[in-house]
Amino acid sequence: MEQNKRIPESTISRLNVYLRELIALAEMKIKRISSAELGERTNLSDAQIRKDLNYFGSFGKSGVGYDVKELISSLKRILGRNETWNIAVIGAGSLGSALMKYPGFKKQSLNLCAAFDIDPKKINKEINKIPIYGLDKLARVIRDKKISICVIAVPQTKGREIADKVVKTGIKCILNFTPVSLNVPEDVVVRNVDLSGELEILTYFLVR
Amino acid sequence: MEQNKRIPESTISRLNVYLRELIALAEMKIKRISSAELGERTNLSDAQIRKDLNYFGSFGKSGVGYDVKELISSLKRILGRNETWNIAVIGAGSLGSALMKYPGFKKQSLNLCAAFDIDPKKINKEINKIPIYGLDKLARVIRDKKISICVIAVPQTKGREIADKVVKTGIKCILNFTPVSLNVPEDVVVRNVDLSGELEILTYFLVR
DNA sequence: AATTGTGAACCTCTTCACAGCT
DNA sequence: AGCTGTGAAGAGGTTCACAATT
Repeated sequence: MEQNKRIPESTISRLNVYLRELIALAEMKIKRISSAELGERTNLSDAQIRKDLNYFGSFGKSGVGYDVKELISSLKRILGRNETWNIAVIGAGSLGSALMKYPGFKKQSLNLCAAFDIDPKKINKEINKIPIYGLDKLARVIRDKKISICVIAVPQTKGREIADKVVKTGIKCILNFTPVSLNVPEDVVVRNVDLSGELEILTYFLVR
Repeated sequence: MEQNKRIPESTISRLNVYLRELIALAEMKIKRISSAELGERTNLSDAQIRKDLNYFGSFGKSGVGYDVKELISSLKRILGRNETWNIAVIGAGSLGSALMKYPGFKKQSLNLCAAFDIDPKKINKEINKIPIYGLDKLARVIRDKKISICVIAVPQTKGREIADKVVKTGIKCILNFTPVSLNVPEDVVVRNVDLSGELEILTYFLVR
């Protein structure tokens, strides 16, 4: 294996895709799978799958393939999916409250359990049973509720300011829904989702 | 310029970032900008910006920089942002209805104007003034309303089936919110947004 | 016989660095 | 003097192809 090499972030997102597919296979009582079959199901190449897994070790058997249950448990370990992580959303506007209702954000290992806003009309209310706190309570709630991921869903203009506040609390993982690029220290991981950007890009292809 | 070369999709999303920033600069009455300054504001390198623009032509003046208004109008033309494109959302569940309320999806050149669902309780209702149609009306509404982009926000299990239906209507641009990879003909452009995937990936960094 | 693990080749995108333009 | 446009170098990720393994 090549654990010492730098692992591409795209490998990590694919590992997540593999895990999802393997769980579906396990539910269908399928016990073994080859990289070629898994590739077929995920629209990825067999070599890609083997390379990705190989960053973390050898999980398959030559001539046989991968044991579905074993690979699920390895991937869960690699991806940190054996524990439950608490998540907070900053901004309870249209996007923030949608995320609070989104079932994809309530999973075994993901627990969206707090929201923050500056609007007094929203503070101390709940959305989908998730309490909304004033932004001034950020540091305290993050500490008390042991939150490890913050989702930033505030208006574009407040993005950087909020990111600074979040970083100051010691949070190391941010999912940023504002279209601005955040400046964070090296040890903080940011993933960006630019929803209107994704739509806007499509218009490029429409004029071609 | 190098228009003949294949243009990376990442270049297109950056052009969109430049456009956004330039519009902000124009609002601040700034007339000229260099690639270095624009790079500072967008967290990108000056060389990257010049390379990206160079795929489409020469827009700057040596020793001077770029004229903000001129570059805005060039980028709008390149990105197809001079016309208004009609958009439909398929799936009016928690995610779909959030997108209907999301202000980022109502812009000068983007007009989200129809939604589809199979639930009779939702059909013929409206969300944020956007009418919800039965899925059986898909082809007709897409034709009548001149829709050119479809946003797929249905449950994972229905993703591929819906994508096939959408492709059959002649749509060439899809924004896919399901976590499954869609199989579409070569001339159809798909962009994928895997919301829970983005969160799930972050847990990887938490155990490191 | 089938399928993995993996070095090497390949391809794509980014950064460098500087000639040339204003 | 300053900044662009761009060929060349570099970095990073993917695919190829095959020896090794069960």
